[in-house]
Amino acid sequence: MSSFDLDAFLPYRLSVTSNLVSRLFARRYAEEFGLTIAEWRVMAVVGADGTASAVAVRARTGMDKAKVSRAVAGLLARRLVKRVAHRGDRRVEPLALTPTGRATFDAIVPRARALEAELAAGLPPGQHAALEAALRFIATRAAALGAEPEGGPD
Amino acid sequence: MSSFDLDAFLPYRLSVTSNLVSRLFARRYAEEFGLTIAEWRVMAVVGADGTASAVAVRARTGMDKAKVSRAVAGLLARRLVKRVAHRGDRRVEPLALTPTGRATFDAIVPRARALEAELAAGLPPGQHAALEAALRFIATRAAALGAEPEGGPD
DNA sequence: GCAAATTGGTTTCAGATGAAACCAATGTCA
DNA sequence: TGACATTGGTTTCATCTGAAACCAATTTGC
Repeated sequence: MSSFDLDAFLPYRLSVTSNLVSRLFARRYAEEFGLTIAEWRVMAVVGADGTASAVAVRARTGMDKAKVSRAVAGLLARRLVKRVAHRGDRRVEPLALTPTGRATFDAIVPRARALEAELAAGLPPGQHAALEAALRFIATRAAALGAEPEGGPD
Repeated sequence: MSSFDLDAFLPYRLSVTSNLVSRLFARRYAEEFGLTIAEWRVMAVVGADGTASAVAVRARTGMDKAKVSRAVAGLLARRLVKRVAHRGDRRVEPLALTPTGRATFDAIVPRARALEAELAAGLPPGQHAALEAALRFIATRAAALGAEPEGGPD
């Protein structure tokens, strides 16, 4: 009867917490802005970088090709994002926020930050940063141990 | 151009890390034991508690009804788990590990622990515990803020 | 005692997902 | 230059997922 406490098992805790948080944000994004998480992530990268191709989005978010492609399609359809030509290489189709997209982005950012703050409210001071550092560490470690990001090597 | 650093955004970090880790473990469980994560979780609860109904599994893991049901079906088919009668209430069908199931469970536990240790290796001493505490805290907070667990209220 | 509500669990159905196939534009290197 | 490999991106297909419908056994309220 080798006992085992699932509750204290890191992968499990991670997954439960992540799912709960994802759900929470997914609902907010959907209700307030009509965006899926994937769409919001694309906007976040494009918004932050000013312009970004699907490859860039993929690199930064770890989302797989198909997912990015579908999210972009959704954003294009709602004109939150537009394609800009890439002189020189006609394969890449960089994206940029449209004015509407920029406005939406500017509206989301503070809401997202506020919800994040609510989540972390009550965490002892240094803990928030420590948590992020630990997560980053674990992620690096997991990648090193062979977990390929979504979509894999390609 | 309200800048926004997705990389330092908690929900995002959480999701990326969790996905990476899940993938890593999913592959291990699949390769070494032919189990999905959902199946392993059911076994973990049943193995830990000795006997557990689907409701118990659901309560402990946050998995939704359908997912539990499907995982259980898989385990039953491979005879890693069996149903035991619940005298008194014929709706509930508690589960228990079969001898094979127990053997498998006993084989997985140390492997899972070892992989977890590898993941956390290098984290400054107190950090592992701190990470789990922080995750637990955030999860509680997210639930309070309205994220229903998978499957929702029912 | 019995209709209505609840609970444990399975199944159905529509939508999401990832792997792999695919297409077009570039690079490579002989 | 011209095969061949690579790269950016979309689409297809089989699978997975969750919400809701469903079924059976219980419990509740009257």
